[in-house]
Amino acid sequence: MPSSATQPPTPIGQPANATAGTTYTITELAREFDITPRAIRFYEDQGLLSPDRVGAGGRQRLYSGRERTRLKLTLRGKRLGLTLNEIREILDLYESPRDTVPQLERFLASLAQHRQALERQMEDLQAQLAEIDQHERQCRALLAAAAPEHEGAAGA
Amino acid sequence: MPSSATQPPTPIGQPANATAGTTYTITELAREFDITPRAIRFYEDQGLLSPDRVGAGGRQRLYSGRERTRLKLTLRGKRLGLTLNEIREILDLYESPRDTVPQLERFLASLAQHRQALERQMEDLQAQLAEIDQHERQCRALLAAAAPEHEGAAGA
DNA sequence: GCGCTGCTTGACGCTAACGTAAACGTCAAT
DNA sequence: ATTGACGTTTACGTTAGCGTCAAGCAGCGC
Repeated sequence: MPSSATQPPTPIGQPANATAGTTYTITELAREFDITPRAIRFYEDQGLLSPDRVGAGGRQRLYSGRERTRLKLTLRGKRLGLTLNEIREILDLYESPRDTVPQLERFLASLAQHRQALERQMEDLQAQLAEIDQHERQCRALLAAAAPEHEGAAGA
Repeated sequence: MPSSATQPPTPIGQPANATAGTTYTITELAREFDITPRAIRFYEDQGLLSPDRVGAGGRQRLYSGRERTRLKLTLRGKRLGLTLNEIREILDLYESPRDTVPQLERFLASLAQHRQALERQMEDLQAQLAEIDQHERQCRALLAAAAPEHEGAAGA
């Protein structure tokens, strides 16, 4: 039975039933996202994940689709240069109670904060990309000027 | 004498002459970019900066406009989540010899590498921004539904 | 029962990126 | 000459984010 690399479906020992959606072991998630189980447990220590426990004495971790999503968001945050603390704040924010009006307003304020940070990063990104474009164009021009003898058209 | 916060012009002890362009002391740069002198010296240790030395025994650092630019690029790289090593590689790359054709080609290859990394980051950024938009819209909808009694129009 | 594999919890180690403190030089003003 | 303000080196301390053992439990096939 070939296991799908991107969507491991088998819960753990059961064939394909269970009550809820798909679940994952720690090594499955580790393989899927190309990180170590150690890293995943560390994220749990930092409050980024809270998997269910299963087996004798509830030793073994079992991750739901929701936990998988949190991990995915965590890794995306890391790629954006956020610290684990910042990521935890964002994750907590997204799951904070939003029942009352003041809660909603604070939520909006936090969202605006994050948006601002992201937009600043966007500017940095675009600036960096612009510089690369700049260098690349200049470089191609140099190449074209250095070796035009190989082509069949264009000259001095 | 009010010193300009964004463009400190006075070299150090001279009024406004010197042979080259504007120069900066370490504390001037530190204030301008809101970092500590310690950080700037650390970047130098890591090979990101190489300021001129001036004064008795050449003890004191003096930064040219070019060094200031390198520092600026360094900080931008940091905001993008790059390590100092990665930043140094990029800076070195931008000042590497590009005389021969193979050099130019390797340069182009490196540029393509960096561009790819940046474009991936761009995707992450846009995804994150999209999620914020999503949450914000939903949040505003909730607010509108929770307190329509304050408005003068619209109702069930 | 026995070893294999996979998962678990410590606990210590390690790199990156500075912070912080000590101890000294120096230039200008007093 | 002394006092600051600023700058310097050296060195140890700190935080984040895991890596790397070490030692043990739990099913599973034989």
